[in-house]
Amino acid sequence: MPEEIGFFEKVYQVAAQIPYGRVTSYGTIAKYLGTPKSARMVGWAMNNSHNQKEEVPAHRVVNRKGLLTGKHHFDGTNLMQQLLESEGIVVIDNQIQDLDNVFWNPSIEL
DNA sequence: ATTGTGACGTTGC
DNA sequence: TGCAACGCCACAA
Repeated sequence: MPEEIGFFEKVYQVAAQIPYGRVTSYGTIAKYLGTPKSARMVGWAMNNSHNQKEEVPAHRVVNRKGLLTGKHHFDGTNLMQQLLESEGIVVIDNQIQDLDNVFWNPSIEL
């Protein structure tokens, strides 16, 4: 019997494929899944990502502006920023610098 | 079925 | 990418 892959699981699959040192946006993932307007759902999926056994690199997913909007959901306040900086991404004031340089587009690179 | 919601996006100013 | 408002879709109760 085929596993029923829902929207949420699709998000996890894509997020898990984000390369090291790269980031993407919710809307980009949503668009890749075929629902460009359900960007919010992507974020909500991330909220449930902790339900997934496999850890989803949610810290690599940011909003369109490269702002770490979801850092509030992490354990610490600057944990998300630290994780991104650990991957070589420059983050200042919860905002990713050189966003175009580290941005990952699944429609192109995947 | 209806309602609420949300880690967004786009448009307008 | 300053700020305000609307829309939008999928999922949970």
